[in-house]
Amino acid sequence: MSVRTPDALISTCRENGLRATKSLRAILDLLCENDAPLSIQQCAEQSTELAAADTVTLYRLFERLEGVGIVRRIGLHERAAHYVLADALRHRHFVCCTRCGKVEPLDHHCTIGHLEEHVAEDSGYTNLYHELVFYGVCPACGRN
Amino acid sequence: MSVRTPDALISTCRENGLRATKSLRAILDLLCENDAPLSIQQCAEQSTELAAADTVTLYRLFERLEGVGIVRRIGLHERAAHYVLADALRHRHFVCCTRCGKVEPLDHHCTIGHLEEHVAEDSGYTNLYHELVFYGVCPACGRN
DNA sequence: ATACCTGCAAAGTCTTTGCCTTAGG
DNA sequence: CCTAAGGCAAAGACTTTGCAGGTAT
Repeated sequence: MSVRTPDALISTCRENGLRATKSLRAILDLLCENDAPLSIQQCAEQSTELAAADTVTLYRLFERLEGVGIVRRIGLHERAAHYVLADALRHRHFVCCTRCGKVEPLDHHCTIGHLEEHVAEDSGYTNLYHELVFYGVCPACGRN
Repeated sequence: MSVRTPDALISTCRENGLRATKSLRAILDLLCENDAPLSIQQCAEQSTELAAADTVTLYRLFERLEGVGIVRRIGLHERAAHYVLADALRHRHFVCCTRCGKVEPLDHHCTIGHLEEHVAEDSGYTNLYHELVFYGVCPACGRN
């Protein structure tokens, strides 16, 4: 669907009144490189730029990005919220290890899309999107 | 699959060393009556018995029930965790309103089950189960 | 210059842990 | 009786809010 380069996303942000700060760029770069959802803490671990920023700032940035529709907050079982590019979520599903918490993207094709129409009809809900996550024990944890 | 009456579940609990306390019965009764996932707070609101119990007790009860495999904790977008009968989750999916947070069960047939085999092969994960949630704006919220 | 953004401090919500008492089997 | 479960207090993790000063446009 839409473009997913950091630059294109920055443009969208600016069109929506957000300012192109260093932290914003850093977050978008990180999200574009990562297929799997990231928590705020993981973001800080994976980017010096973001590690230097106040946690509160990261929360607020994701809040804005979610408002603009660029990222989606997803509810994995861990305590902390995780964020993914909204775009990625549309085409992709994840496996999450119930022991170590690792989250990996699956590359099978999304066959749920067409279900959304039925769900919309049956439930009367609008603006639907879905979230499909598989939970299990990853190979590494299974060996122990 | 398995039986889902409170009594049957109590038996499973006892086989696993749990004691049949009032709170345990109350939780199982509540879960059996409810198709949708419930948070700890909702449990307390919907049962005088559970409202009287300490919140910590409810956390611990759900922890045990999860350990025994009777309930599953699911990560909706709200801050608080929600719990459903593991059995219900296997056959059922939900719609969740992004505005008011309402969660409703869908009655379409689960077509994901067979995907689990593929996922298992591709990813090497074992003991797979899945969680499919649709998010959107419910009819009531849509009118405002 | 103006509006948005950041950092810092503090409060809020959800969850977990420890210890002692109570009660189920 | 023995051991799991409950209650109470306190700590911990994650998130939100308010305000003053800094920065992008």
